[in-house]
Amino acid sequence: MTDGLRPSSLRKRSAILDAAEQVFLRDGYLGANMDELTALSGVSKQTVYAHFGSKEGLFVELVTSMTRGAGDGVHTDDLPDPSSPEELRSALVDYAVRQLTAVLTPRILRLRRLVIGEESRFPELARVLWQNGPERAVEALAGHVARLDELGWLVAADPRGAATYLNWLVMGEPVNRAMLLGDEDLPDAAGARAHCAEAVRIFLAAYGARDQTG
Amino acid sequence: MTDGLRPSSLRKRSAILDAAEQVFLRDGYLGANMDELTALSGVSKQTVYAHFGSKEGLFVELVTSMTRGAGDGVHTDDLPDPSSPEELRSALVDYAVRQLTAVLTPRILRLRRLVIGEESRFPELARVLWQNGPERAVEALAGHVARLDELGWLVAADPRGAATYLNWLVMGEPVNRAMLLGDEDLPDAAGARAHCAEAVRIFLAAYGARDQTG
DNA sequence: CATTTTCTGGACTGGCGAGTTCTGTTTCTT
DNA sequence: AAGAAACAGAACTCGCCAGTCCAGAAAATG
Repeated sequence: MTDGLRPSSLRKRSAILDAAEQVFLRDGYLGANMDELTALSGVSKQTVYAHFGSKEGLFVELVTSMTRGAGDGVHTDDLPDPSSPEELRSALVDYAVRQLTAVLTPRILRLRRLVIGEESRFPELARVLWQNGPERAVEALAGHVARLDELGWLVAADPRGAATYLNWLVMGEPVNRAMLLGDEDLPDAAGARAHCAEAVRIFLAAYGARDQTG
Repeated sequence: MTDGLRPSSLRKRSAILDAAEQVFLRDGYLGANMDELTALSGVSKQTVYAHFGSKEGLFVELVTSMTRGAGDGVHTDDLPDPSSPEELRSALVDYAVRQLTAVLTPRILRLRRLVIGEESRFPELARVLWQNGPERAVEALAGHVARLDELGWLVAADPRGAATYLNWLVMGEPVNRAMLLGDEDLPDAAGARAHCAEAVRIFLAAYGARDQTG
């Protein structure tokens, strides 16, 4: 999709996407002004329309690329096999903290608000965000849960279900709070870790193997 | 705020709010068309502006009244004192099902999407929704948790924290899924109950009194 | 009944903004 | 260097829409 183009075109293309990110995330889809966006990109209006066709086309392209980009890198996150209950616990906490920290970013939170607000106008974009976000995260975590179940560290007949509950134990409160209270009072590192530690404690109380959790 | 007015005025006022609900929930704040809204309310445009001053005024009034209305009635929900672990469990499941069912309503979900999408334009509205929604629900639940702790059914040094985790165990997946996947594939009654049952099982594994949960 | 207030219906204003067009100018390609 | 493609810049079109205005009807009030 980005091959076979002149390098200057590619540079312009990404300048446009940068400007689009700023404007759309700030003002929403309908609120965004193409003239301002154009000025901000340092490129002419004609060029914007030559590249993306329309406001809608640019919006779709921006959101899908941000969505894809945000998922990559985070979900290759690994979880080392533990050799003690304490190692299991702290590995899960580390994992949870990484996931939570990745999501609790102003950029990502604003993207999420934007897509939720436009769910009825752009249902496919919302679906893509769901799949590349929560679903992908749960899938990756389910893989780890299944492995830990086989190794005898966890008792989880339904690894996907267990992963889902752990995911929302961790994400539920902070993400939904941020959706409504803004990006200003996000938890600091210590707060996030304490939250994840308690989430993992709850998860292990329900799914930890009895003979190891004491 | 609604006193001292002629009864016909009150009727018109609520006709306007009804139309506003339809239009704003469908098209969003910027997408809503005041002419269509007016036609739908069966009232003249001047009357709309006489009552609410502006599009923004009408929007704020609508959202605050919907938010307040949705909270009332649900959060007076009681939770009977149990006389056995099984009673405790099933009382919590019933409670969770009621809460979840109340939130998983197209009307309420659309309101939530709308307010999240407008968080940067109307931060106060988002704050009010947070307070009348999750915060109020957690507060009410925390009261029950504290009582159950005193009665020896639960071990929860921090009832509010425990209530928060239970709340998002129940709400996390379904609500956030609905935010992004729309109102079409909401869980049926059986699915919601099964989900709540597992959420409560997890909660009790972590916070249930040892000598009673076996 | 007379008066005052509220309402209707529809025309009107003014501004905004997506997308187009046009005339050059730059920048790759060969 | 010559031709082709992409680009700048700025004016321009055209539809949409929040909010106003006005003449007359309807309803409440005393």
